Amino acid sequence: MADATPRRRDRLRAETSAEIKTIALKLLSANGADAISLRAIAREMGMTAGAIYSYYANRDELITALITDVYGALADVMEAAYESVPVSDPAGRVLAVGQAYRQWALANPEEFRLIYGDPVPGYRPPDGGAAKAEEARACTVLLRLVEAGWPRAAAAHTGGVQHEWSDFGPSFASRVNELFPDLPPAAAALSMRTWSRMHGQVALELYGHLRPQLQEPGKLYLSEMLDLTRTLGFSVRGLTS
Amino acid sequence: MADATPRRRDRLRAETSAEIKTIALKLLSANGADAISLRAIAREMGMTAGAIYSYYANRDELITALITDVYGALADVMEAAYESVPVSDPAGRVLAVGQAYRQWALANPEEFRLIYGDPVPGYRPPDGGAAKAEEARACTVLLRLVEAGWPRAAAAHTGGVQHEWSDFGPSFASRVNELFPDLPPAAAALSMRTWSRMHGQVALELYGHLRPQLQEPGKLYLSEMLDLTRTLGFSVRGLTS
DNA sequence: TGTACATCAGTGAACGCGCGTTCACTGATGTAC
DNA sequence: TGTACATCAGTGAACGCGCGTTCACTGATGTAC
Repeated sequence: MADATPRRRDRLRAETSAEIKTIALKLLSANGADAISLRAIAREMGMTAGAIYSYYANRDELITALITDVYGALADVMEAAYESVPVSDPAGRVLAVGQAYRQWALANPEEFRLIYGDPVPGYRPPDGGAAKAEEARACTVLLRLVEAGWPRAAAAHTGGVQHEWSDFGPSFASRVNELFPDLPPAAAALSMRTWSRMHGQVALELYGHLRPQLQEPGKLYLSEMLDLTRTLGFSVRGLTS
Repeated sequence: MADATPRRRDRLRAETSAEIKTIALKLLSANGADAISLRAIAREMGMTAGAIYSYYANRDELITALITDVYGALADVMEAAYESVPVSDPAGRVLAVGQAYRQWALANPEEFRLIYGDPVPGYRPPDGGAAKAEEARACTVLLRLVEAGWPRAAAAHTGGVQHEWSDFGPSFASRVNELFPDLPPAAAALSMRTWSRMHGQVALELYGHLRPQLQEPGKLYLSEMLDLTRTLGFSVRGLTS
């Protein structure tokens, strides 16, 4: 165990590094993205602002870590929702993923804003984003939803617009081809439209554009998701309550 | 003309007041909402920051004026798009309004963010919002789109969810009843879903979540709008190019 | 038309604020013999 | 087990920044007689 002891300091280091992120997320939830300042985090931790530079080179690096974590949390939630419904009920999977997207956003509004709203003032994201990998996981869930109903969905919805692989970014196109060799470009497009339909209503609700006029956004969202399910080629049996 | 001369100072005053807003919007477009600071505006105008207090009581009052203007500009664009297509082509009207929404957002990204993105840091909107009236105009355009195809749209899309007038805010419900006495609550709900479908994809595109993966967001948007047109009860003839 | 007064847009200096970042330092923790 | 040295997390003071807002003032524009 000659190397067990030297790791104590490393462990403390990792814990503090994690605590910085935790506190940053707490400040984010409580007071919005502007509240994520090195000074505020240090204050909350009973430290000096300068001490944080032992863990993150600067503010942007910390924010990058936060964004990556948040993308990961959302992807986890979507994957879990997908898995929670049996293969035999593909329409139920669509509804489950849709509800998961909204529920996560409502439960974590500031996290949602962090990744889908205005960028943090002054923040410059790095070139090689680890967040991209997390985003890809969420994207894959959507592609699975489309895949399950594909031959049927295609028939009803190709009206007019022809999608080609060249409409997509090369790396995205090749990933789809690898994971879903049978899906044509139109299916990839449909997966993005699926995302945008979930996103549109959630974004409007979260930013307060539905509320005064609409008392029950959840009801509206459900009817949108039911319609989406039809678009994806499934006949909806009934409500999941 | 005893009262013509005294108005000169009033006119200059109104002009300066308007120039402040113009410069603020220019700074907004150029550098984002954070760039809207009284000091920056004054700098740009060759004035002192304190001078602005002759025109606006404080920063929040100026921002409120900007937001109202921006809502108004978007409503203008949507109304114009609606009017530009003859009554005989209701599906074309849907597409025109949809395209107008996206084109305006792409041409004025910071304005879009101002009203649909994160609130300006520290800004507290006033209680009686003049912006509400502008927002209502945009909303009315959407209701007109729904109205045109209503009896047909209703048949295909009531699957499961029952909408009641009590699901809506009282002032919204009564306004809809007044302007569109024949429309049921389900139609009001559909108008909001129409908005959210336009909004979802535009928001994702504008915040950079489609771009690397998708080369041609306009194509995806068009296919979404064509599908939306079907949802609204119209059979799509062909592409408007 | 000319003079005395009132209005009020704009000045410039000052206030206190919180921020990111740097840097010489202290002192506890861990290492080598 | 005990001592001498190295590491390195955290301190605290300082830097320069831009911000919103206040305030006593100046000086041009407009008004009343």
